[in-house]
Amino acid sequence: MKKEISKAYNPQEVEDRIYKKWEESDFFNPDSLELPEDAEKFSISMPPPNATGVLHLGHASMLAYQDLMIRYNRMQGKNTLWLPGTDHASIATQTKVEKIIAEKGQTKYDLGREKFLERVNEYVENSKNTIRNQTKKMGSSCDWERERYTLDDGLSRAVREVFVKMYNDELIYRGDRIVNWCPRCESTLADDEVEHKDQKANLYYFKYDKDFPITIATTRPETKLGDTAVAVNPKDERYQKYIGQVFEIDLGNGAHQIKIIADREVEMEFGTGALGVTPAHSMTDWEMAEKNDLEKIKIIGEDGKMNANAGVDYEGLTVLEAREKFVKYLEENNLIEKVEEMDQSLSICYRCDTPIEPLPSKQWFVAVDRKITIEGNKYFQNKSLKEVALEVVKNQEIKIIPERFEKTYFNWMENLHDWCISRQLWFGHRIPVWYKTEVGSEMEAIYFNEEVIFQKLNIVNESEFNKFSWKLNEENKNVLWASRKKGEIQLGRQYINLLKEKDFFNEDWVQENKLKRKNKESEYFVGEKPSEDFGWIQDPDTLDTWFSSGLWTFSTLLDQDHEKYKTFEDWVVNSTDLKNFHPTSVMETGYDILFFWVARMILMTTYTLGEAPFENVYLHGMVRDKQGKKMSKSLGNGIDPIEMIEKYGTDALRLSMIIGSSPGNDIKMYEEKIEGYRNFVNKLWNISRYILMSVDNDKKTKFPIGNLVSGGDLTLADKWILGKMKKLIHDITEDLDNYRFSQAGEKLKEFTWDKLADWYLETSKFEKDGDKEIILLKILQDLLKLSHPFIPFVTEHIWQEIGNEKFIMIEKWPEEEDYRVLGLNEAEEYTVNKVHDIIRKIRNARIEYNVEINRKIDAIIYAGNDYELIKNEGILIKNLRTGIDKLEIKEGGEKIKNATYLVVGDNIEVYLLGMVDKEKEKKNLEKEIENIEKYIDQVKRKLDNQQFVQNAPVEIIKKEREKYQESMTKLEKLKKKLVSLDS
RNA sequence: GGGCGCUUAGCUCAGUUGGCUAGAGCAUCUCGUUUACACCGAGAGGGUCGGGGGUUCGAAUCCCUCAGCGCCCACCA
Repeated sequence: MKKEISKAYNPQEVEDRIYKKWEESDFFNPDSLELPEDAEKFSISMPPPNATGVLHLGHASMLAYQDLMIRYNRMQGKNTLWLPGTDHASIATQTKVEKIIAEKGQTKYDLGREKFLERVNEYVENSKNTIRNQTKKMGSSCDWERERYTLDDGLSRAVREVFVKMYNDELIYRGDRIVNWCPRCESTLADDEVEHKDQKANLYYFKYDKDFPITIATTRPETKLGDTAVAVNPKDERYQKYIGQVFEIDLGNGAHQIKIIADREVEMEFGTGALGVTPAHSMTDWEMAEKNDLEKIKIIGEDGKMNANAGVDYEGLTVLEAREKFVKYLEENNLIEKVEEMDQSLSICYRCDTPIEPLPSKQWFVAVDRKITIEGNKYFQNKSLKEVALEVVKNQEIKIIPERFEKTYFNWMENLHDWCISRQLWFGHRIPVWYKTEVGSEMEAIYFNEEVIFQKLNIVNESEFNKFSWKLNEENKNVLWASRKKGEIQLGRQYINLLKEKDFFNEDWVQENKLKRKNKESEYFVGEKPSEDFGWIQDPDTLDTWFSSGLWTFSTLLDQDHEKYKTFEDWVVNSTDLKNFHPTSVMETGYDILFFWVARMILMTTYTLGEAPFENVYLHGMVRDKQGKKMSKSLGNGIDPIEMIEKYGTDALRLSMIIGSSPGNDIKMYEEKIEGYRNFVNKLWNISRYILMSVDNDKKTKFPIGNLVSGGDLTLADKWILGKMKKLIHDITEDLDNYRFSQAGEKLKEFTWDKLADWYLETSKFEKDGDKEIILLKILQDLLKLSHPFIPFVTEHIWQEIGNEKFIMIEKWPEEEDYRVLGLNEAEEYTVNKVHDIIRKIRNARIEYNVEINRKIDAIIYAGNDYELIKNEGILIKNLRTGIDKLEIKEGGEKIKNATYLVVGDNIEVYLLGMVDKEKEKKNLEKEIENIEKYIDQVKRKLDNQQFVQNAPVEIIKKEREKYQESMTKLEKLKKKLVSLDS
């Protein structure tokens, strides 16, 4: 029975249906695989795409790589888990939603924190859906039952637990330091979230006032309103005499003290060699101020506008307005010496490109240099986070592929400063810190006598007070707090303001009745919400998104039913997935987030669990367009993966990302490439189609290849393809084990197209002896298995067409062992190569002589000392598109006139009868002679070189000698023929 | 200012530890619908492996240097 199958493979009809079947089988979930207890583990945490919008080609390439690894290892019989998920990506997502509501003219403040977060969550749900569907489109065999999201309940608890743990270990602290501030996001940024953009800027040379002796140079004149020093190089003779002096200046905003300090960082060649020090608004200056104990005047506020410290003339102006105004002031007072244009790298926010304003602020930091000892943690024995993170890569506990990125990693890690983790964003993990009092801030507490308050509010007891406050709180989310203790009531500043608005209080009353008690400098509580109802307000800030993604490899594997575990330790110890799958086997991600993410996971995981988050890091490159430009919406050069899938199929898209790319190097993507792999997929489809159409259905069952051995009569071609298959299995396995995905893919393609289709299938059309059908089926099935991790859909589809009941997805990886005794021996190998050479030479000659394939010719071959080997292979030579009618193979004989003469190797002479063109033949012979003479000359020079003969390994010398002999014999033959042509 | 990478056929790229006359795909050209496939088959042309120097019997491969391109890091105000 033969089967009808469509001529061209149509992925659109197949892919979604197959994915659904896979999902229904539940085999993406390792628990369904029914593996032996001792099965080796293989796990990958999918880098969670940001919960903003859609997947792009970069995601597609990451999914292709990871699914390749996952499917390969699953077929190897490993306990294989690929855990998918999404990242809330606080700053990116919040920015996105802010933009959306801005279209309706709204800001987040219009909505309020709660409403705004509802809006964000709605958006995120949507994106998560899109991402999930697109990930499925790529054929990803990840376990959707274990899908996670960084804001899941369990993952959020992990975040709080780790925060508290780090706080208790004094690795997290609150510091008042200069930070990168994005005025648009109204939030801090970590150092590596700041990007730099080259631009032209004006460098202004001026003096603070007429009496000031030193001219300074700056690109940001407006910040000079907050200067407290001028720094010069200690070696600079021009300014030696001033060092240590203090000058009084007035910039029109009140008197300043300016101290002249010396610092080696100052370059004498730049500007005037004198630097105006603005401690509060420049990273460098901050450090100088710290060293020299200078006053730090904050003149720019969090809104990016000048504040009161800048003086009444400037207060409320934007930075740029202030600059203009201040420059005008300088001009009017004749203080400007000159203005130069210069190149400057401007710091901008990596999410919204807004220029960064460095300013001092009270924030939470992770101490990366503090050495600690943790009991039961093999890494942390008087070591810092940084030291451990360096160590695990240095001692190869974590391997980075390609290796050169280790250097980049070390360089970055060595220069890492304390990591600012608090963000003034609404969306994200709220910092698990509760404050009581905070002098001078919105949270400042004011103490009253309980009775006085009760009376004023017309309340009789505590319960009523609670109710009152609760109601007020309901109406005004997150702004109020009050606390009651031993007859005293503390009210937050905002609480009081509200009461004033409602006409319960006025300021005079507050002043009269407040208890004279000092607030503690800053009292706070770190951990889960304190049990007392009043008096504690949670830090309004959220955590850097990388804090939670730093926990990703393990927070996702923790038992999500976390409430049953009282302590974190309990939770960790009793989570089975964590035990089974962590450390993960490979972290596959783009090199662009090596620092953002990979480094952070290493920091956080070694600390929290005392183990590495992963064993290997595989870094892929960025996907670029044909010109090598980054794909982006604004350039309009982006390729939509979904569109490509619809046009060419997922398998083709996957191959186009994997073949031709190497780790750490960018990959150029364009449609023609995908088209090429679509053709390949179709080729495989047609190979299968041919085999299935020519083989009886009942033979399509499983069979042991051992039958072939006992059956015995394999032809040369059979042994040849079986031997190639054996090598293919070996090579692909080795390549995949060593992350050489591109190479493996290329070999697969080469075998399929060049070996199987072009030679063996063609042979099978006329050579019917041997167990052709069984061989074809065996080869096909193993080829499908080897190809499955690369092109899962088409292989699964064909697999089902063959009539296999199990999914190919969970089939066992092919065994080299199956082909153990089936290859060619040396003589046979030699023979096949010779036969192929003869065939190629004849094909070549036919085309050269313009003899179309339909015109049959006759041929006589003098095989010389290869006669015994090739005498029976005439059938191949005749039928493999050589267009030969009668063929004779002899050991040797008379020269034949009126025939086209070819020499194959050094010994085989071929006469083609019925196609003669003396001129052409002469030309060809001459050209061939010229080539071979050149070659002989090269080889001879090598062999004449005494140094070579003395030093080179024997095999190499032997090879060279053989080459020489062969070429000489061949040359002789060709020359003889040429002479006879002339005669 | 540091660090890294790239430069091989017209284009996109392979080329493991130095050792077959440096490979593949696309494009170009020639020929071709003999029981899968025109998303195809058979062939051809095309490269001083960025330049220079060195190590070596031998270099696309290792070292130095120069040039071009790209990326990352850095507080040049």
